[in-house]
Amino acid sequence: MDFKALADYLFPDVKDTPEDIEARFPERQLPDGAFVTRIGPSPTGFVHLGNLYNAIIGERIAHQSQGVFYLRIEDTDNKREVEGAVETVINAMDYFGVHFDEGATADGDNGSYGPYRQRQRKDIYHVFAKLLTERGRAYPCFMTAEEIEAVREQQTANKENPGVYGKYAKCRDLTLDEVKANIEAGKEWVLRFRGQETGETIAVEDAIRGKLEMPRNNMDFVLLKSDGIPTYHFAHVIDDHFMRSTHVIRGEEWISSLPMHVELFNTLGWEQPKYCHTATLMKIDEETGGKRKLSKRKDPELALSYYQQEGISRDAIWEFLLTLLNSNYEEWRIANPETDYHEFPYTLEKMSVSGALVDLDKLRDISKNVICRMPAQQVYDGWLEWCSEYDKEFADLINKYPERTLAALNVGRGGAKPRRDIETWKQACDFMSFYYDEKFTVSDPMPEECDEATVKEFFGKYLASYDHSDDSAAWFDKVKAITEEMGFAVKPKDYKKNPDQFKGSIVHITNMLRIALTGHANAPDIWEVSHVLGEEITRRRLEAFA
RNA sequence: GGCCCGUUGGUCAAGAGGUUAAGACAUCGCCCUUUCACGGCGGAAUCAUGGGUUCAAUUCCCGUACGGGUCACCA
Repeated sequence: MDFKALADYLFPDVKDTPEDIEARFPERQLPDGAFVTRIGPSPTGFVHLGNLYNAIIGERIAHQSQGVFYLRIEDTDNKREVEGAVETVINAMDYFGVHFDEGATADGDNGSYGPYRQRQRKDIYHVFAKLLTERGRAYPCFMTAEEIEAVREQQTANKENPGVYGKYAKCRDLTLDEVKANIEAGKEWVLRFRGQETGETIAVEDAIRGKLEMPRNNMDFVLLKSDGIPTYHFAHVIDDHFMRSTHVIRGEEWISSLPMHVELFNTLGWEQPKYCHTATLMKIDEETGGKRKLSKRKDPELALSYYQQEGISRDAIWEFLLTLLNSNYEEWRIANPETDYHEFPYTLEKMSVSGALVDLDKLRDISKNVICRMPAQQVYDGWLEWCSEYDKEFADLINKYPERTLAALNVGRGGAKPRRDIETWKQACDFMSFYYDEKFTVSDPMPEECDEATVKEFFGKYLASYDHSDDSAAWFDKVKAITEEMGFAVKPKDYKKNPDQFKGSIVHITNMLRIALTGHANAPDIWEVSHVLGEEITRRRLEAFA
């Protein structure tokens, strides 16, 4: 077989030589030890947590080492492509604060190692498809899906490994004339790699998992699909070589195709990047109680858009992912409460290899801590930004009462022990609703110690003595006086000791006030709230009970 | 089924051949407190399993179980 003639026949349009391509994408000039990483999402319109998880790793190790982090769109599957999906990816990454140094942008490319969309790199792939064909390491295959299926059935029946390899690769040894005849007859073909059955094993040093050992590839896997577009395997090897990636960060589902990638790097004579295979994100299945992979269909929390809709701030999701990624992150955060998380020294060695469970409770807790550390203005901005997108009605309220909102956000903020009332932007709309008459409702019942007559009596007395200009201490003295007058215990302990001697305690009195004023049993300090609301609203709300 | 990866409390997890097996979330109790929070203190709770190696194994080795991945012209 004249492989050169075959290659020329199959790839008549290829003009560039491998050397031309090498020259086009020179080694990057970067400081020693700089990492070049990337994410390579496929544009399906669905961006999931795992994409962010891997993106954060790549972003961190690249930027910590003065390296490069880029975005490559892996659009080799035209069947799955969704309109506008590239923008979806870019927007989601941007929302969560992941910034690329180069790569695909909404309307083109940024950087000199492109194109960054695989479909646009066809000519590059074909140079190496031709090269492999010339060397006899790749050949055209005309097997139909039905033929391959039949082979698989036979193999399964014989308890052999399924696949196209060895004697099952029936197009391996076609003559040039046979190939020509098939193509002229209009038969579709793919380009397959010619695998070798050697019985050897390969070993790869994974930067996260350590040594991975597995059998050497013996499969005649597909390099180019019938439309001339490469499969992931071929594209990965070419792209990460020419985009000069130093580290390939991807999910552990790729471990089993490692032998193919190693084989390609070796036959092309290229140095392998370091592989970093990350653990799959898991969750507890509510029905079975078992641990399982997050699923696109059943688990809304897999989609990044879920976190956007829930109003999880970008800092919270970062801190959450960072705690999953590097177990020492939490300790670092406790030791450095004010430091930006970008300062955290991230390491691949600290990565967990087993599948982490996505714990939404933990996320909420982290989110609370993140928000309670922010100055009021930052909370205001973040919340308003979210509302503008997801709760327009609330955004209008914030814009209508900017000063009151800011004052409200300041209640209990700052100091060594700030309040942690706000979990997410969405939850903030709930929690803060009582500051706006438009949203105010009384949802919690009055304490059971206070019957209707008591409630009426209390609010009557309270309003009679109410002076909005009282300071906090003067205000509370009046509350105490009324409490005593009504036969309630001023000290909760007294009531606890002798419940028979009192109608209740000051706890119940202040609860009444809080509920009348805010509608909830759980709300910040009464005096502060009433001063944010102002005298008119305060009186009006209390009068409703007098 | 073949190949591969994994398994420390409910969850995230640190950890080393000999430890009272860290810490965080959740949970429970107590304390502080005018309320709501915050905070403080404390409790309960973990090395999947069998066999080796060893004076000693949760830690090293082998098997088993369980979970996960993969075996496409999908990535």
